[in-house]
Amino acid sequence: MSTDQQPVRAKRKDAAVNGERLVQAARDVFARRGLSATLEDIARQAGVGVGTVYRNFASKREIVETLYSAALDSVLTDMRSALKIDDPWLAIATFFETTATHQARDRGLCELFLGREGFGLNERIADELIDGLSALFTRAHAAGVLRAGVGFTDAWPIFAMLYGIYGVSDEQPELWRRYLQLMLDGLRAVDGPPLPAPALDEAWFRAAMIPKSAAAKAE
Amino acid sequence: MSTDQQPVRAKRKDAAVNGERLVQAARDVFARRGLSATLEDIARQAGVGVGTVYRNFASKREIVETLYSAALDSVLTDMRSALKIDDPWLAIATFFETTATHQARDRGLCELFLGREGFGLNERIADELIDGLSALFTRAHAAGVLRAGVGFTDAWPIFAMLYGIYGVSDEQPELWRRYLQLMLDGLRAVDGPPLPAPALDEAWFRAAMIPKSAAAKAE
DNA sequence: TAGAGTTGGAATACACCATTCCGCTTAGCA
DNA sequence: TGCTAAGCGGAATGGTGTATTCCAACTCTA
Repeated sequence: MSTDQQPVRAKRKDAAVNGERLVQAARDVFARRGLSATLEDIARQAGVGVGTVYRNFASKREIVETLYSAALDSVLTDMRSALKIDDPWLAIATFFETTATHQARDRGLCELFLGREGFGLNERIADELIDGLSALFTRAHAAGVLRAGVGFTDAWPIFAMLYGIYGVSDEQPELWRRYLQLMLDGLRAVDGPPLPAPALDEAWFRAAMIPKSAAAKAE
Repeated sequence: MSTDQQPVRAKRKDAAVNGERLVQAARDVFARRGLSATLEDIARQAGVGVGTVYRNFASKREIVETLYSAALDSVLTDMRSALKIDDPWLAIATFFETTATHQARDRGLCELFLGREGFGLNERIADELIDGLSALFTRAHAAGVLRAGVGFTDAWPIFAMLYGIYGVSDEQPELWRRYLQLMLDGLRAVDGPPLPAPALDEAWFRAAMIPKSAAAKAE
């Protein structure tokens, strides 16, 4: 009701520094080890105790939500950039590559994107993503540069597959590019044989990215 | 010293039945939920108590090893069949398809194959598998039906990626075929652009499939 | 220097699981 | 039919892993 009217007193300087460190550490740790990383890992990396984590965040979930709200928007940024590319195929390829580049660097982001570990995208982001993907794929089909039967719902499985590759080898952090290329070449193979199983439908695609129930009302 | 000379007494009939059920239940549960399934899940599925599990097996590890020794040999069987196929490309495609078909039906098998959950292939199987894969890929390259730069070590990442797809949708258990096809088309694209990152090396490939240390001596 | 803000990390509270234990049940023999 | 050891269920045990709470001690800042 009145707590955020005027800060009663400024935050102590050392506390502010610790807060920064904590955010940075959480980013690092989640990026490296995924959302199942422990708060103790994060605290150790920040050089503070776990108690300090709770002085800055109410819960683990809050940390994740705070840290990744910007990152999730960056998925939309990638999408908007891709939509601006004139060449319909290049637009799709670019979207996959830039998005995968971000995900390869941040395992937590992948998990959020894939709806794992109890987290997921929110409806706003999922909707815009779906609209964008749909536009990209429709455009490419119209231009005749996409294999028959390929649809935007193929995006989720492709990212799910890449998730199994990121971090597989420390020596070759870019290994995923090899397999993304393989799959993109497959998507582009206009004269390839028909694909053996139908794509997922939109409802499934949407449900995969959003964690629990969220279809009806608010969060 | 003398316990297995002559069975002191035949196993009770009901106990034998429970043993069968247990094996069947363990197969089902590991296939469906993977090797991290609990012994309680298995006991429940078999309609017995956990105690009975331990009357039949010394430990969870023993269950897994017992159940999957045959399944692992079947990977080699698939390989030998593939090696008998004359068409070099068809041989490779067939190996991936039959092996993936088995893995799609059995999540435990996948995990064993990929060296997850603390289990893995033994050296004998890994060696024969590597020899076979190597032969398949060499042959296909000689025949000019394989994309430049593709090698047998690409097999592990491909199976790792498929692992992320199996079971994603109950309605479409064959969904993985779609993405395997995409990747196989990519492997066959002789005139495709060069792949962006080098393949893994053989040492890595081998290490990925075998659990702990096992390189030097015995098990 | 007082004392409120901040801290580290031990303690708490759960949840999850492999494995053990033990009193009860039952098959199978006499 | 009665006896008895094999077999049984499932509660108890022990260990691990981790989010969250708590508080005595510490340290900025006024």
